[in-house]
Amino acid sequence: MELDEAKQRFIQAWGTLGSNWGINRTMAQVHALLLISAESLCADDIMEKLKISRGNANMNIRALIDWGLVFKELKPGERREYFISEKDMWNVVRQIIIHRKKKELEPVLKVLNDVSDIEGESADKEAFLDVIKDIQLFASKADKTLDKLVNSDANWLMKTFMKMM
Amino acid sequence: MELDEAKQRFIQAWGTLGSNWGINRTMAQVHALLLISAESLCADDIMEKLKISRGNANMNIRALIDWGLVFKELKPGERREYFISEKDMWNVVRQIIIHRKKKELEPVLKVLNDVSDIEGESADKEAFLDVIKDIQLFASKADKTLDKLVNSDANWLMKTFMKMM
DNA sequence: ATTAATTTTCAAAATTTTTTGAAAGTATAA
DNA sequence: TTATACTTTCAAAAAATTTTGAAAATTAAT
Repeated sequence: MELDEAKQRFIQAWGTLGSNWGINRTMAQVHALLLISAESLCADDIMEKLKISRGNANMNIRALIDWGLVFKELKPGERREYFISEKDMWNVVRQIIIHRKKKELEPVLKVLNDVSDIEGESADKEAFLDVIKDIQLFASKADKTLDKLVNSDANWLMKTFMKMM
Repeated sequence: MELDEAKQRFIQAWGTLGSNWGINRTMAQVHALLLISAESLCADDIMEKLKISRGNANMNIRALIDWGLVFKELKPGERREYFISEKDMWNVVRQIIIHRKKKELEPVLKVLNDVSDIEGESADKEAFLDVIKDIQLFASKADKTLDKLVNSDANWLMKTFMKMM
């Protein structure tokens, strides 16, 4: 395979993966493009390489900066902004975990907690609470494990992976 | 909170969680409804409780059966089909992992492998391959860890969680 | 202060995903 | 066989999400 074709394929695959995981396809593609670009790119570069509009490029670049996956690079004497991506894959994974955990896991923990406090006494209530408790057990274990994960270093992660295998 | 309100809140939360994770909101809601129903429900029950159409109910029940999260229950002397959900949360998590891994992780592993085979020699190529290798390392570790996970029992999972914490 | 370069915003358009509901299909009973 | 009860399908409608592009805002240079 040619290098350019390989790059193209990678960008597409990363986009598909992203959209399956609730991350906007274009956002994932911009990320992929920056990951495999030796040089930092400006908005126009990204627009051209991904064939997307200025607004789209701008919005997704900003989202990536929000997620801590992309950084601005100001070139001396240059007016326009250039962008580089976080290259350390462990940091990439970590940032994604932090964001998704906050957006998705934490609200669920809150709901599970809220719905645990029910009035009255009935077999129905007890059965419901049993299910909720069970889910809570999983959810809070996952929550704590992810906390540990994001606060650990790459080495710890790898060791844990190893231990699990 | 009243039991009915709690159930409603739980169903909504489960739906939101699902849709954030690439699982259709209604599918997740049907799942939630069945999880907290003491009795098995028929299509009409589900349509009524979730205020959805017959087609929608049917499709999502079917999908849940596909995912191994819901089972048909045939009542003797009754013509219509009733449905119950997998109640063991560990089995629920396991089935979801199996499905998502197959649908999302495995295709990415294939692409990473495909794009690793590039013609020519250049610094550019080497830089690209470095990034791909790095991602491959993470992806294959995740793949193997998930395999181990789905093939293990609930007890092992809990122990691993414990160890990690 | 004016101009020029660049970034940001956001309403409208395009696209994608989900839902509906009626028709077709299937299975059971009479 | 015919009627009845129920399930499945799928094209069209509705809803949600993403993208566009031009105008507004910002920033820096002259």
